[in-house]
Amino acid sequence: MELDDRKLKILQAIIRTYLETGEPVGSRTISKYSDLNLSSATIRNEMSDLEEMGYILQPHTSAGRIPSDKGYRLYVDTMLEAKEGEVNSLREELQEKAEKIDDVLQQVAKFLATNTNYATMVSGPRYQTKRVKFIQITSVDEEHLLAVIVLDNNAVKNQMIRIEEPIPDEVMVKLNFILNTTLNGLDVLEMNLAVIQRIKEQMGEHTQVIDSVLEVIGKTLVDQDDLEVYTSGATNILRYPELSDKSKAADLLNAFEEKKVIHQWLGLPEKGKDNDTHDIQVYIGDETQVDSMKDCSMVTATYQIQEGVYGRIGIVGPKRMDYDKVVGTLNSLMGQLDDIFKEKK
Amino acid sequence: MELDDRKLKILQAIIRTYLETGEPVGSRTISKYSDLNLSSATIRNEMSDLEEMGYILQPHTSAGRIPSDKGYRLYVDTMLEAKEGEVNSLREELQEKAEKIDDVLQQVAKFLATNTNYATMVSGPRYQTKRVKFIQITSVDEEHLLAVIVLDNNAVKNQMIRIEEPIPDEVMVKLNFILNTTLNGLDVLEMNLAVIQRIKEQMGEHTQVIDSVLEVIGKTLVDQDDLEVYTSGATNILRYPELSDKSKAADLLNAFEEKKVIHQWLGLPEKGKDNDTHDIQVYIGDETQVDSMKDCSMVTATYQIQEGVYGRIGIVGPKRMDYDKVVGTLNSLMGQLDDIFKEKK
DNA sequence: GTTAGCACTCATTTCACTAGAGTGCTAATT
DNA sequence: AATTAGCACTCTAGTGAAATGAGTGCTAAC
Repeated sequence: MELDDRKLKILQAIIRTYLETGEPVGSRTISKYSDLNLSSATIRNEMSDLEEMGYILQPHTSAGRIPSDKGYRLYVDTMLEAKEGEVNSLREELQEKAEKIDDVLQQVAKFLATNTNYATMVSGPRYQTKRVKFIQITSVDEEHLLAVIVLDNNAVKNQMIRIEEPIPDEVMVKLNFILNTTLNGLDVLEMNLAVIQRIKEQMGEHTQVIDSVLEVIGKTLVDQDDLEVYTSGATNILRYPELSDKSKAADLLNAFEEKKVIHQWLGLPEKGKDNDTHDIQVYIGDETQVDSMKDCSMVTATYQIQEGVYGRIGIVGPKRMDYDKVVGTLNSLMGQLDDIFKEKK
Repeated sequence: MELDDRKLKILQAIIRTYLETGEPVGSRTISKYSDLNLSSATIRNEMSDLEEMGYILQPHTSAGRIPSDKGYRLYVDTMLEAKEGEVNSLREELQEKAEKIDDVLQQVAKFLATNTNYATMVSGPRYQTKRVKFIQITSVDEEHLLAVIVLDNNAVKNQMIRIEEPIPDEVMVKLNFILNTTLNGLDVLEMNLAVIQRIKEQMGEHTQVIDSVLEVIGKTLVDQDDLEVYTSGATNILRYPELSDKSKAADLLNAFEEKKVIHQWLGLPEKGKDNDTHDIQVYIGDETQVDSMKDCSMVTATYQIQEGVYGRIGIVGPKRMDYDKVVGTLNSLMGQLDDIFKEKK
């Protein structure tokens, strides 16, 4: 059987109505509230066909129809067009508070959550390169050194180091010099035993401090992977009866508390994507590959902070989420984000 | 009417039974499952008295009794004794990961949530003194300076400063010297115009950089107030039918997403408290002063990281929360925390 | 090809009814 | 005087039958 134009229109109407009401849609409703001018009987016939083709389902014999995953998929694939607008308000808000990327991302999560009424998560940027750009060790007081490490993405990490006895100034100067000349531009993998040995040889004494410092550096670089996640509006899940069933909702909400889980959900951005497309993906039901989301849909997008530095945004809602609006909002937002990050750079 | 020993025992029995079951408790239940050896009729009479005195309520005419806020209050006040134990497992876990106070607090929240099955929140430490201990400005590359500020509680803040043109090394040295000698030991209030003027005079040129630097310092010191909050187990709220009513639960859960709200809930620790008592407080229903918590109870405690640096822990659950266990766990935990922070120091 | 009409299905609502838990009161018992 | 047994009464939760109504599928007419 072929999916002709009329069937497509009916399917659209069914899905749109269902998105609004969340109730199974009957033939009469479509007959009345669409501009197709067909009787309910005709609609019924077509619906019957659509069901046979797998685009819609009947929850039970004498109920209306609801879209199947396949139906949603078709809807998303064919009927989506990016829309601009509505996001401008965010822009100004963002720029005021946009001092730290952390804040921006948290704001983005919140903005999306309040605007879409779905649950939102944003994964912090993953820096694909993590090389040391600058190291400075300073003595703060008799017992503490402060190690400040700037990475080549301008992220700054710092860590206190406790020492047994004060280190003379001239040793500090020497230490800093050696560290910077030796480690500059290296990533964690390149800091092997040979490099460490070379540093120790140059320092002569005070090798104990070197050990501490290197340990801190190592931790700092690896720690980078311990990515942040920003979420907002998790409780929006409770808005949708089909998800707010106790055990399901608890599962989902729990997962929202676990950064690891969210990272797993969001996955990694695909590299090598075109810069302009924000790689917006829609996962419906089982497509999410996450069991507790089998009654949900998730829309994800990839944002880019600078060349090679990506993060992801995810919006989770019921299957009947307003894909059109979500994708539109995301698309528009991504444009704004690009601008903001460009300016910051 | 007087609350004699028998009435007290019956009240205890009612509350304990209600804590277990969450259902109204009838006279027969108490008669059977308490060692008072009284018939249900006698219990009924006593219950009637207890109700008159305001310690228990009847949800409707022919239902059993449930404790009133006043009843809970009495229970909490009279029947509570600190218990040790059960918390030892946390200790080891904590010490492994206890590199940063952030992590410790997040762990604490999680530990409490999983162990009590209630929602938990921990407010980050409030440093009552925020004086500059050490400042260092370094040039990272042609366009960026890095300001690192160490406060007298050893918290480290850093901020990139964008500059138009490179600053010569000797100027940097001078700048650092001036900043450290002038600002050391000052708090944000003491950095008034006179101080700023003095710095500028000493620097002579490059006053523009000074402005940026001071702005950063100001922000950093004030920013301190923007306290962190760690939460865990918010979804435990859904476990308790009396709270999991849609709109109530949504209210509560939403609040858990807002750091500000949580701070308000937790309030500030009372200063000048004895070090040993952890100032454990129990708020029942309206006592929380928070509307969305009127069906909840909250137990709070104050922890101390070092002299003058306090934070708070709160546990939110249904009114029929197991006060005994919660307070016991908290008490024990606080002891452990004290030890850990002492060691770190 | 489209539509009207009708019998049929099934979830949901409504209502009356019952069982059971619990109370309050009174009178009997200790 | 305190305790208990007994009983009438109240109220909720649960059950099942009947009514409701949205919706379908099929057939025959247009």
